[in-house]
Amino acid sequence: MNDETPQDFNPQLAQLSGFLTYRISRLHQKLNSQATKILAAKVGVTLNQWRMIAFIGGAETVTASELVRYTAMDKGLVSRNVKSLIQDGLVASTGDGKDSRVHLLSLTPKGKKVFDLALPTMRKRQKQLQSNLSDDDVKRLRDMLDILELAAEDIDI
Amino acid sequence: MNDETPQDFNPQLAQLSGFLTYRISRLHQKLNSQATKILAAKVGVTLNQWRMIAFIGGAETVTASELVRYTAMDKGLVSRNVKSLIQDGLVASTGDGKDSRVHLLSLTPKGKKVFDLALPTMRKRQKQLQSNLSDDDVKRLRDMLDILELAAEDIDI
DNA sequence: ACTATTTAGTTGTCCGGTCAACTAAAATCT
DNA sequence: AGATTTTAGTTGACCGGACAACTAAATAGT
Repeated sequence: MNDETPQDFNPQLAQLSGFLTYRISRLHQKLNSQATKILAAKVGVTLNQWRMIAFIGGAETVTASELVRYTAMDKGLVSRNVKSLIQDGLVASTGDGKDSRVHLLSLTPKGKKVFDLALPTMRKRQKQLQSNLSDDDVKRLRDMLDILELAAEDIDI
Repeated sequence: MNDETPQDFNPQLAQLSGFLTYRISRLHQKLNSQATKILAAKVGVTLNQWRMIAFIGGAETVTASELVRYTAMDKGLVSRNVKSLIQDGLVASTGDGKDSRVHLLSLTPKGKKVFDLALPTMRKRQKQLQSNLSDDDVKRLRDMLDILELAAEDIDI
């Protein structure tokens, strides 16, 4: 794993690395790496698998396109992951009566077990992550992330 | 590009997607995608190339391992990107007298041009991103990102 | 001085992410 | 009803990132 933000920064470098985008990028990497390790050790699924299991398990039945919207993952990526989750016996797919394009996805008992095992672990992790932030901090952070997300959407430079 | 966070969330889904990590992940993706587009349109370099040019240009000479530390990119990725930057004539590499393993990297005049072209653009972007946040917000955000980054480093769940 | 360890950088491999093309079904338009 | 457009999902191709193995040079240990 990579080093910390070095303390011996020269001001020029510091200036550039101070960009919020750098920090967010670094944080994202570290969070992903951490989540991947936790999930591999405790549950035996990948991060993407967990993301999808989490949403399916949280809503009984879900379609692939809903997963795309909710997880912000790529269409193709979702499609392939659904396939592997079905092959692993974690997810079941049944045709929707009305629209023969869509498949309703749900957790199998095995998938539910994974969900029930992973959820408390991941909740605990979220709590630990937030343990050095006050509730007000977290609230404000959410707001700011939303604001940044909006700002990241329009390109007019 | 993916849709917005849907407004018609059911509470279960909302609960899960409320995890900070989801938001940070989504934000990161959007920021990356935005930066990639801006850089392609205005400067003609990739995001990774820009990251490296930014650090080299901000410090006169830099070694590859410094780039690894500062950008938090993978060793191998840095190595390959340095190679391509040299091939494109943007970066020059000279051997360090003392340590024959290290190469001192600096911008060529052509690389400096790219730097001088991209820097104001990227600064402007950062300003725009922050335009809906107060200075105090930004300060607090930085602090919180640092706190989260630290928390993301230890795994003990 | 001689071995062992650390550090700098390169390369190979594999997997995930992104983009685009494509099929098929549904919804819309007239 | 028939043509057009939109939506759901799959597949292929390509590139970037992650990780490990490797070379070579420098440093530390004895």
